[in-house]
Amino acid sequence: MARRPRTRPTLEEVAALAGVGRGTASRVINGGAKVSDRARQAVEDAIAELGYVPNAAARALVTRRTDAVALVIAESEERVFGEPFFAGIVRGIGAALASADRQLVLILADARRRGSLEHYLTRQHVDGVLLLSLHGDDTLPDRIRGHGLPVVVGGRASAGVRTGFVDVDNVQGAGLAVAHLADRGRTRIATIAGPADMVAGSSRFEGYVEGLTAADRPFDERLVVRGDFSQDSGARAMRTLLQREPAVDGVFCANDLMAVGALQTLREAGRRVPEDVAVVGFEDAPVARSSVPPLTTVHQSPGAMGREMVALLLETMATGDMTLPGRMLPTRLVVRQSS
Amino acid sequence: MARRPRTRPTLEEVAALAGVGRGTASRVINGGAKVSDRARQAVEDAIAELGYVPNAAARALVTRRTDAVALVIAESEERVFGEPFFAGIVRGIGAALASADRQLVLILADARRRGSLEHYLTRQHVDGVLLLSLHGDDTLPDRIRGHGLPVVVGGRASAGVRTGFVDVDNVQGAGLAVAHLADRGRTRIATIAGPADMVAGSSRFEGYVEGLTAADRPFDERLVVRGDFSQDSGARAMRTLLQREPAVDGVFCANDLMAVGALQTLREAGRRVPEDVAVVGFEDAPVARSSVPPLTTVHQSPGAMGREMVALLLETMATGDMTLPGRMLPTRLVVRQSS
DNA sequence: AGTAGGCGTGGGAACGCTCCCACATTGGTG
DNA sequence: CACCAATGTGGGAGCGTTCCCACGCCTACT
Repeated sequence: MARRPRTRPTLEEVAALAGVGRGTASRVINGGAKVSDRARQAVEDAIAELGYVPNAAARALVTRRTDAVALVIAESEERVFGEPFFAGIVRGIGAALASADRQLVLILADARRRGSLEHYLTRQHVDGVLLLSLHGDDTLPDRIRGHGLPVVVGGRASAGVRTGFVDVDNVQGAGLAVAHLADRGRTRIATIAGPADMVAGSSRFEGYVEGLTAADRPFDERLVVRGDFSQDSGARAMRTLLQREPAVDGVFCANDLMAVGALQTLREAGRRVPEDVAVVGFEDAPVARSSVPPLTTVHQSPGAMGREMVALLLETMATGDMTLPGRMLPTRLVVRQSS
Repeated sequence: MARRPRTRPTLEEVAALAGVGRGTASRVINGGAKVSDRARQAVEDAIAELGYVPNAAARALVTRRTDAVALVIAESEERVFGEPFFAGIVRGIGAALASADRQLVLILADARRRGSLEHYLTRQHVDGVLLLSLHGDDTLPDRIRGHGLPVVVGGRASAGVRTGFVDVDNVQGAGLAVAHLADRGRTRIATIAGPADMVAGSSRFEGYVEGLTAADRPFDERLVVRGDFSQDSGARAMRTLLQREPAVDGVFCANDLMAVGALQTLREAGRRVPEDVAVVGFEDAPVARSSVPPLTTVHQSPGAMGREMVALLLETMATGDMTLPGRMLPTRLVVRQSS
């Protein structure tokens, strides 16, 4: 093993050993323009011999950049590590940042740790911030932007926001689902909607309404029940629907978990899926594959979302324009056996 | 919102506004010893007015510390976000670091991204490194230590390592399990062991042997089958055991997943659990609660492991002693219905 | 009354780097 | 043969902190 130097070698020492000036050594390490081969070789040898590693703090101090980007996930550890959605998004972000030569710094910040998080971010540890899954009314993105840090939010915080976010096109996806149900000849198409105060809830409902109109189906208020995205609430909502309108023959659920709940109720009620009632979910979560029957659902790609977030952030950082418009990602329908 | 300053305020500007010297302002922000109330108040007002945030790079440059610790998880995103074990460990680490006023920087590094990871770590971005779940023969910890960075590994890389790690006391835990089976009057106690080249595999087997000796039960080679920690391998191993020794009445499995596989085989073979055969697992994974019947298992606490890792790392950082002995965490038996 | 000690303070120096300007040294041109 | 441009180079300045030394002032001793 190499001897542990009491103090880490500096650029000056590298330059001295290589017999060149500090400037030349710096040029070799960075851009590398306009350096003679002789000098370059000497510097590279010296770096190898001393085991030199540039000091990030010193560099950041003068360049005012760190080449690192924070991914802040404002959720409890349990949820983060529970939902496969996060794995995909993190994978997409990681890959995109790696090919842009940026380091990913993942920060988990549940509510309790908010204060220290904000401090950390504004201290110029990172050049930009990706924010995931914050709860509706959070002002965190604006506060961070207030400190001059570019921010991109995954999923819109609320429907009004028009800048600096990447989200799945929920309206389009829900429309796809309804069009598909209509296509299958369903005439009484119900929805189990999500909470109205969440963007995913309200805009998927919006897409449902638009889809009905486009397919020339009437909108019937009795065919709308709201759940809270949990499996239980889906099961309950389905019971309500069957009671209100026994002739229901198609259901669009705002997420897969509620759809699984609905399937369960339908099975208990003796309705065949998809013969009697066709069911479509949203998300294409792993459970959609393993449910009985496997679920037709609107596919959203977390990987693509991660990559888009990075692209938007890099663009914001490059242009300095904090008001870049948000981006909507298209979805597609995955037809399985439930419809 | 506050006006966005073209350039962020510096300590010097704060000091000027407060009508004090740079030194005094610095003293207010840090330790705060020996500052008059008048000066302190003036500086604090100035900080608030300017929205001053200390520049981390500048501070790190002179103090040679960043007050940040990296948690490197050397696994694919899928596994990290799939295993509940990680959630617990990250939670423990997060809490421990927060109360020590250190920032947690989570870095996911699958094999492909190794190079840039090592660079990042040695560039003085963090003061110490916590390493999780690296594969057996990895030399990463030593290479990082070679750069003068303290490292603590979660789970021993291999049985020979005696420093800088925190691990569950597998030997003790396995002993507990066997003692329990003996206590239940089982006389033919078999084991479904893990791979011999993994620490968790070999040391749990070691504990099994010790447990037999302590309980005055003979060691019988025919009662040992190795699996690979998967449910399938557990099911297969159990079939082998039943075939070799139909009178087997107790089984210690090196992890819960294999235990679940064993339960499955036993059910198919018409053996009652626990009446005919008692089964004990290791890990206390969530599946242990939901299996049929619920699994008696050796509980290990990922939260405690995380906290211990942080404690050991902080101690290493404080003393500068990179050869602190590793720590073994005790386990306890959780008795459910499978024994 | 004179002095020793403490407390609070200001500001120079240093941390290790990049930026940039000025200075060779070359080769080619009028 | 003088001149200029291009090329490569060295090193000063400065990034925003903390550390530390030296200085003034006040209090409380001898």
